[in-house]
Amino acid sequence: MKPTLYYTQTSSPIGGMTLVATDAGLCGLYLEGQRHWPRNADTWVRDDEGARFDAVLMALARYFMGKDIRFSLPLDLVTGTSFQQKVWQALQEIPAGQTWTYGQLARHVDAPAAVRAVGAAVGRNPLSIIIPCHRVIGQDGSLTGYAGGLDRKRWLLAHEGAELAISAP
Amino acid sequence: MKPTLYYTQTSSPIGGMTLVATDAGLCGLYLEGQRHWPRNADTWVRDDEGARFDAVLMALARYFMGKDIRFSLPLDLVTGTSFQQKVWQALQEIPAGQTWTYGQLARHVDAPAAVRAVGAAVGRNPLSIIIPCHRVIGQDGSLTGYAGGLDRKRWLLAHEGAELAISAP
DNA sequence: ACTGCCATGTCCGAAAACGGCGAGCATGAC
DNA sequence: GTCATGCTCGCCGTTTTCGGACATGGCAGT
Repeated sequence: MKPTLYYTQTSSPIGGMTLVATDAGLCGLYLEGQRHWPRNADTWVRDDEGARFDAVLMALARYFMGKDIRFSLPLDLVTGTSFQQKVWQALQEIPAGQTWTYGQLARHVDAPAAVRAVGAAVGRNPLSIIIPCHRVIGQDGSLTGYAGGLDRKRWLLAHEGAELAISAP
Repeated sequence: MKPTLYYTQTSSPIGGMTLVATDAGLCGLYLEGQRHWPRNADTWVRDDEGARFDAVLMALARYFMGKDIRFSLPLDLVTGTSFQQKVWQALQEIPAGQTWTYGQLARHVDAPAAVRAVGAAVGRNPLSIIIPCHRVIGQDGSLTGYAGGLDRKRWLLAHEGAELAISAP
């Protein structure tokens, strides 16, 4: 049997979010109303009381206060193909305040031609904010897309102090 | 993670067979050369030494000696859709020495029209002999099919003393 | 500049194919 | 008549296949 998944909910400047974790670490952070919500969410077990999510909630609070923009938490990626995992790993190398293009990211995972595939993989990132998929933008500087909506992507980048060539669509 | 699957091999009057089990019970018995062999057989762990398969091997020996035609073993069906599981459950209600038709079986699982689907499910039975899928024959008495080959089906039915309207094709 | 085309991994839904059947019907030998 | 045989067709859960759609970017042609 698969490991049990626990979840809790919290709010933030960019709306409600749901946190999901195994006994080994965090495995999901989904924004309210975002795309690609997992199908098996109905099998998650609510856990608001335990200390399971304390560190994550603390880190998020600091992040939104602008005090600590870097995350250092035990993660447990339980989903994703090997390709997706590779992309998600690479995402975590992007420093706060910076942005990469989808092309850069593709080259970084040794699949320079698989730009679109990379885009799709980025979109399936299960750990919004913590795995900073919002730091990937188009070659021409446009934000192109975000599972949680472009407004949130813009908010997050601005919050991290990134300079955006194009700030409004 | 899924439970580990252990296996061992043995021989019998109808040829070699492979036994598969979890820690909870037997989950597979495949005849040499039969159809629908599982794809993930390469992940099984060989276990010839432990006592894991003792009861099964004993029961099979008695079965082939004609001493005890009924099985009472801990099973652990780890595969199959709900429909297939229902069919496999129903199969175990057929007494030795008797036969049902596919139509009877279909009615017994409350799907009187799903005769072909029942046939397909019977064919996917992971526990040959122990779940007596060989006791299901066509409406007209013909043997129709068997994953292990019709010869074996005929042999098993004869061994159990079933009267066959049509004994040879 | 603007347009169109193509590459790439994955997911998702739709559609089709595929069976360990069985009933109904036509046919033909007695 | 009666019965065996052989076709056709509908049945339905599962598996397989297929076609798009994607959070893009480089290159070729106009």
